[in-house]
Amino acid sequence: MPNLTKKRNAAGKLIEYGMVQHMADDLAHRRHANKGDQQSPFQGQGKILLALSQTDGLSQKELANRLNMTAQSTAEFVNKLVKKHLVSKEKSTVDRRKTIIRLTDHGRQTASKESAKIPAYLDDLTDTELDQLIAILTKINNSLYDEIHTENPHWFENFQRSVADHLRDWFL
Amino acid sequence: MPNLTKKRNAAGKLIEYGMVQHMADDLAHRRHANKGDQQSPFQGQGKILLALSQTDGLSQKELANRLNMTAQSTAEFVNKLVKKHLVSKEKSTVDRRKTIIRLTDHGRQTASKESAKIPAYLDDLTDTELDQLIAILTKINNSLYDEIHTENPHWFENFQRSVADHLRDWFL
DNA sequence: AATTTTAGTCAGGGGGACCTGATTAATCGA
DNA sequence: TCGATTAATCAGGTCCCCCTGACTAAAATT
Repeated sequence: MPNLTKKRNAAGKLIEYGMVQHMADDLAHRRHANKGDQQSPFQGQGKILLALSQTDGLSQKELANRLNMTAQSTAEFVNKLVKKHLVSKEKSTVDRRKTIIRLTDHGRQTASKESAKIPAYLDDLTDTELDQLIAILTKINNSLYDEIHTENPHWFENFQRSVADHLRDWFL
Repeated sequence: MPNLTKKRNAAGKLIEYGMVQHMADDLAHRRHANKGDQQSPFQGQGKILLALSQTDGLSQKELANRLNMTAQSTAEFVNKLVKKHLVSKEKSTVDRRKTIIRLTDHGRQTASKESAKIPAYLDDLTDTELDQLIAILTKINNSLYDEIHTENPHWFENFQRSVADHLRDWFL
């Protein structure tokens, strides 16, 4: 059991990180008042983009399942993405009830740009620090995965399958 | 300039961290279907709570300034917090135009509970790792602060004054 | 062929973060 | 004193995430 003071300290830094991150985003967001993009890849439309960039051509139902959303929510986000020309809908020929969702080229670009960018602040770290950071985050992430897994195995599986693995493809 | 592969790797872990964090929150959120709380301390209502927990008894105008929001947005969030009994409004006696916002006991509790909790996953780290993590996050946060500072000094000052310092009070 | 299940859609709702514009009430300054 | 500034409010709007209920069209089942 590690030293309490250190833990408090680390917890504070972590919160501060979240805070200052959010602020930097906010700033970027207002700075060039972008066209509508720039939002969390972990919910809503972003989530769908992320899932599709691993497995393209899913049906809405499958998306809904993997992302633990209702079919209606999924439909809503998909439609918004269609309007932004990031994905396309087409009726399945094998089962005409199904609608297949595919990333457009633009969508694919957007999705990978989103996740593949390396924050500038990593340039300020030494190789040693990067190694340490990677090791630590791996531990932390695994703890969190465990937590999710014990509380809701179903979510965990879907999530792991459709998104987490994805990151490895990109970054490792 | 650090090794590119390491940077990519670290960036991936960081994204993964955000993702799995978000998911864990989501889970907690749905698990006991709480009364309305549980949202980001970095925007809207949470932001106000945070600011007040450092400096209680600010006027709406002051809040709006520090948090870089319009007076109207501030009023909206304050009113929502009042409905939740987390803050109280009272007319200033010295300047009857002003409304002084104060945390209620419940609000104070909520705010500190929010930030003072130490994530369980830190227990899985060794003392050495905690030290490393703290050092690394300090560097990262400072980089981000610099970024914000050069892009918008005004925001930076307000933010630093009303929130960032706060964390030190709690955690160090 | 008749029934049930499945994939999606429409309609509508709740809550959240923000914002602009117009208006009121107090206080300040010339 | 009287007009200007200041703190707040009301009204209304945009966009986001996400859900329930009701309904259609296309399978699958019996």
